[in-house]
Amino acid sequence: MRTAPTIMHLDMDAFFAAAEQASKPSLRGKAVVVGGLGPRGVVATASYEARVFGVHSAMPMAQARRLAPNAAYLVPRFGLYREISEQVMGLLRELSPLVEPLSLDEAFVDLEAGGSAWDAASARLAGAKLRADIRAVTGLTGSVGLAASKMLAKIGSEQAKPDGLVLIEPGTERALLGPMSVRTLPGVGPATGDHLRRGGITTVEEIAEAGEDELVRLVGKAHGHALYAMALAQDERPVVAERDSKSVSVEDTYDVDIHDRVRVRVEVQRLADRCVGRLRGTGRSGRTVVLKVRRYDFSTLTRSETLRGPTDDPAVVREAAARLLEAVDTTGGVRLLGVGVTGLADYTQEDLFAQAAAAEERAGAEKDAGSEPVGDAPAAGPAGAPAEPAERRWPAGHDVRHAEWGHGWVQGSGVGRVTVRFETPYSAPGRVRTFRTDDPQLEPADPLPLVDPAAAAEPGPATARPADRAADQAADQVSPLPASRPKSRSGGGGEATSSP
DNA sequence: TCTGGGGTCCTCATACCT
DNA sequence: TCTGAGGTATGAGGACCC
Repeated sequence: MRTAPTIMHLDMDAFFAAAEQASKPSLRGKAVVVGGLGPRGVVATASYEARVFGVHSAMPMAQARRLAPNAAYLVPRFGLYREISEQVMGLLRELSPLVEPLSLDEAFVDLEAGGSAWDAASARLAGAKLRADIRAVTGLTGSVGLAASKMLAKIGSEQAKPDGLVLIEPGTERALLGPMSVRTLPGVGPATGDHLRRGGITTVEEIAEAGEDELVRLVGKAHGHALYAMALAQDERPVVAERDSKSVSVEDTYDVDIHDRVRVRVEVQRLADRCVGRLRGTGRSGRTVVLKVRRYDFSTLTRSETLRGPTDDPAVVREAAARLLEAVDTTGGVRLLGVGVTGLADYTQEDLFAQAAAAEERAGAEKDAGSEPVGDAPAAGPAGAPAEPAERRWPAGHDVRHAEWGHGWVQGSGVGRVTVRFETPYSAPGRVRTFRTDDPQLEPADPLPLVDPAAAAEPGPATARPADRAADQAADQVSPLPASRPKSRSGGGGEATSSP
């Protein structure tokens, strides 16, 4: 275990919602909920203003709407989030080559390995500067945890939220963890939490007191050992850059359960194609094809088949998925279908024997099955499908450009109308106008950068790096506590050191 | 109230081989 | 030849994470 708090965990605050607020001036300070807007959607992120109403991630969207009927409801724009994420990861890589992204909005950084920190003071300085840089470059806020291990750095950033920094001094870990709920520890979810509670264990301290054997008895071998070590604040996991993914999958939940077996087959073929598209995008191939079916009653089953060798051939994956589907009873209806590939390899070695066998099977299948079209269905949907509804063509929150009114975003659409608010990240809150969904002057547009490039380049030479200005601010902020706290939420803001 | 999408890891059962 | 032990691959399911 290292002795200095030089592992950093960065967590962007309410990332998707904050990005939308930065991009849409009229939503700043308002309740914003990002997630699936269909009848079976769930909340991906809620802004802090929406959380006041009890809205939180993974909540069914219908419930969120009841709790916060006046919030803005938007579909996620992963393209925008990815761009912002890359900017943030770029800033992290300036601190160290050892950056381990966990998702678009979270990462670990080994500051010591990058030479950017070696003790508590330098780590705190690096954290403060990073937070200032993130704000300057993206206009968003992130929370930073600093500790001697990954687990504690993550707990630190959680405590720091929103918009803060917490450094956990080595030596204080066990006293800090002791009274916390077992649910604080990574890997303890509802099920494990329940197991532990039934064993009379609700706090981290009680895990440590129970002993390793008792834990293994309660939650199994691997989990028990890991949990016991974490309760003692022992976590030697290194920060690992560049993890290879181990599987690729796509899945769709349907607004209405599918009962028609033919339609189920068509959907599985489509998912297989999409899956292979993604697989090829990563330049890899896979050996095991997995079919996932969630039935009308939410029971989920998976079926898998391992091929002779890795493939990225859409026909091979389609056929494997179709074979797997034949073994699944879908009477009663399915609400979700998914196709995935695991056992990924970097090479696309198509086993000649397997290929020949597949071709043979294909020939046989075509003779038997007759008319079923295997070719690509038109992207717009199956033949005879109704025209796309307006909500799909003009998704809530997406950017648009109007020939006359300029840049804006879709506030809502339906019954042949689309409502647009005309504003940009750098403008004042804008006006709202409504158009026909087929208005030729209206077209989809790319998101604009959240920080005005013109304004950012303004002072000094064109190459002036926001980081430099941020560094000055950071130096002011480092100690003692910052003079002012942005945002309204109390608790957790600013910078702090845990001291039991 | 009614539960997304994309992943990782672990456990258990079974089959097969030595 | 039969039986059992142990290793490895495979398949299914569940818990967890963001």
